[in-house]
Amino acid sequence: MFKTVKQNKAYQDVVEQIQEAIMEGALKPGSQLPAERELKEQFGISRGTLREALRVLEQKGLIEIRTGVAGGSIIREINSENLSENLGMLIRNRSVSLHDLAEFREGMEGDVAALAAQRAAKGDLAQLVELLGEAGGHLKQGRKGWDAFIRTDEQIHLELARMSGNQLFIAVLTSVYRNIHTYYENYLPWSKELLQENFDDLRNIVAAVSEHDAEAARQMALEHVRRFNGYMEKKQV
Amino acid sequence: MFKTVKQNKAYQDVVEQIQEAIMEGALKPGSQLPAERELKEQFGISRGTLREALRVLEQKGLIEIRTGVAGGSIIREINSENLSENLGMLIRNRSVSLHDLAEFREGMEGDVAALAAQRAAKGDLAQLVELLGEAGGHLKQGRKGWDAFIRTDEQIHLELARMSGNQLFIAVLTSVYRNIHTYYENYLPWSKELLQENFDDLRNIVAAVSEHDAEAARQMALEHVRRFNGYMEKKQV
DNA sequence: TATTTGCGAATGGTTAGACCATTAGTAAAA
DNA sequence: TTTTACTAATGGTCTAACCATTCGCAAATA
Repeated sequence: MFKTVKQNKAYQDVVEQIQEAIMEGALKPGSQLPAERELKEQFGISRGTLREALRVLEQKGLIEIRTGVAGGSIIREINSENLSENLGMLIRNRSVSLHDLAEFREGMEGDVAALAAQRAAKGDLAQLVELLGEAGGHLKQGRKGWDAFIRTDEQIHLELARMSGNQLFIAVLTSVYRNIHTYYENYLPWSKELLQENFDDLRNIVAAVSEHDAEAARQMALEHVRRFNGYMEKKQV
Repeated sequence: MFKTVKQNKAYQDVVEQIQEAIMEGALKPGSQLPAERELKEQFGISRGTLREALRVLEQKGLIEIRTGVAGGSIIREINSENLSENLGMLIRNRSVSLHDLAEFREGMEGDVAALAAQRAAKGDLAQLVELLGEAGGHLKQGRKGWDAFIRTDEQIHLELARMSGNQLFIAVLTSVYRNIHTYYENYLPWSKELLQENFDDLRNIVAAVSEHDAEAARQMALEHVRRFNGYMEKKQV
């Protein structure tokens, strides 16, 4: 009938108060909290307890702590870094398998490509074409350009996400890319043919996006990811 | 030419060491760290600094700290709670809009339904049918059953995610659902007709899944989410 | 005058030692 | 056998001091 009374620790109380102030906009990004020795007075706690609270807020990505005079706790812009870190832990922990990750990407990349095709502006397309050119350049350098090629490949995918205009797709896909490298390095059977095929895929996707053909872009992206994943899973066995 | 030397704080060093031990499996979920007063000796730091490190690990969801004799820091199973919290902050902060969230759901739910249809086992289907029955029951209770209906609706969606067998879909969709309520409450034009329509959708999705018709399930789920979002966005304006 | 050097002060980082609060187990009392 | 009370171990908090880093200003220097 009754719920257990939640016995808040002092530091938790501080965390909640500051977090709430940030969420409600009372504390704006860029602004600064008072110095620890003053804050502890305002909260009526010891410095150690206050610091535990600040550490939690820092880990949450809500504040950044700088040393030195004029240092202190600065309110940060809310971002998706933590999302990446958490996703990374899930992946490293093998709660999320390569297969899971691959399957997830298939759906996401298709959606993203379709949205990008619908919404592409001229500037976006120019950026895509430039990245495509870069990727082609890396490919011509032979083996020593492979790493750079893969990085540019990723940039193209992220640019598509950016073009989708959806912050959630951007955040989640960014997280996926930050964490997929483990698998590239271990499971991808690197070869000139594979990268060339990859490059052709990218060209096709960009072409479909340029023509605002959402369904073609979706299909291209999906097949691209699916084939790529197929190679990795084959090597894994 | 050179990179700035990273001057690790003492507590960061402790965090990294313990986190690494957990990730590598040297510390297993359920096992316990030594007491603070002993740990501080092992690391050669003061108790305050150690506690800052433990607070960070706690916030990361890696350990749980219990008081009392036989208490201490217990290694936790890695889960997606933090993912939810981060997503929640992004949403509350309006970095992620209702529209973003809706668009994201459309793609995800379609994929999930398709996967569930492919992989549904008999036990899964029985569970789905039972949940469907529950939902129908709530609906018959009239207005006072609406809340319960929405909760069951969610359970059905999450059950589909579970059936997909993909941990990533499960984690991300769970996070989405934990945070979408804000919008339901504010933007959904509650009515008997809407909930009935919703219920019919669910029945269709479950039917498609039962027949292992992946594409039908995908289409049903997509349209279901899209219509639902349409209602919310209409009211929002 | 312009530049470099060095110092002072404010801020976070760390330490030490003490005491309070919570809890599991055990011994004593009923 | 059950209840009660105590004990000890553990995390939670406090105080007070000192160390480390950084910015700005003043003095020394070119």
